[in-house]
Amino acid sequence: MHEPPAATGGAEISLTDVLTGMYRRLLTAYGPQHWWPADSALEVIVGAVLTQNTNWQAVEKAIARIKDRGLLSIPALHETPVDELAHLVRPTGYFRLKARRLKNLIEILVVEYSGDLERMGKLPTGQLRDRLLAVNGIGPETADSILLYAFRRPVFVVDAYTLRVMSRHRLVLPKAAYGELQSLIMGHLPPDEAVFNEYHALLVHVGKRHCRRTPSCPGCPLEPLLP
DNA sequence: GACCAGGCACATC
DNA sequence: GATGTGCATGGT
Repeated sequence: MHEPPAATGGAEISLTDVLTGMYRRLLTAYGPQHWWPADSALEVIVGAVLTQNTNWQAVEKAIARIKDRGLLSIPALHETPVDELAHLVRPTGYFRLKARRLKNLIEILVVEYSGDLERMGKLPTGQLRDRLLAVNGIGPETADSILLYAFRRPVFVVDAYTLRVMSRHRLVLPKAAYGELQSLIMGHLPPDEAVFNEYHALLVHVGKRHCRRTPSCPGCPLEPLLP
C-alpha cells in the first residue's frame, strides 16, 4: 500500500491528503457532532438496529418508548415478549423484523456473555465483528456502528451517505461495495477511534444536505474538492 | 401521493 | 457474484 509519489510540481495529492482535507473542511464547517446520541452502550446497540434504513427521529421515539417502560436493559429486553417489543419499536418501520433482530442480539449477549457487554467487549475487534455479523439481522454497517460507537473500536462505518459523498467526489464508483469503500478509507487514515467517530457523523451531516444527484452543490463545504 | 430515511436476508439467475 | 424483492412507519 503505497502513496503516490509527490509530483515535482506539487500538483498531485495523496488519498490520505484528500481524506484528511475533507475531514478538516467538514469539521470546520459543522463542528463536532457529538455522536452517538445515546446514554449507554446498550442504547447505541438498540439504536443501531432500529436505524436500519430509517430516519433517526423515528428511532428516538422508539427508544423513548422503551425507556418509558423501563425496558432499556439487557435483562428487561430479554424478558420482553417479541410482540411487545415490536409494538414499542413500531415507529421505526419494519417493526416485526427489528424486534426479532433485537431479540437475536440480546439472546446471544445473555447466553454467551452472561448479559454483560463488558465481557463481550473483551474480544479483539476482529472476533467481535465476526460474532456480531453472525447474528441474523446484523450486517456490516450495524456491526461496525456497534464496534465504533458502543465498543469504541477504530472501525470506519460506511453507510449510504458515506457512499454518496465519496462517489460524488470520485473516490469510488457509486456502486462500490461496503468493504471496498471501508478498506479504501481505513487503508489511508490512521486507526483513530475519535476521528472515525467524528468523520462518519460529519459525512452523515453533509450527506443529508449535499452530495445528491444535482449538477451543482451550492454552499457545500466540500466543493470544490478535487482539481 | 410520491419519495425518502444512518440495511439486511433471502431467492433467483 | 450480481441483481431483485420483502420488510413498514412517518415526515416532507
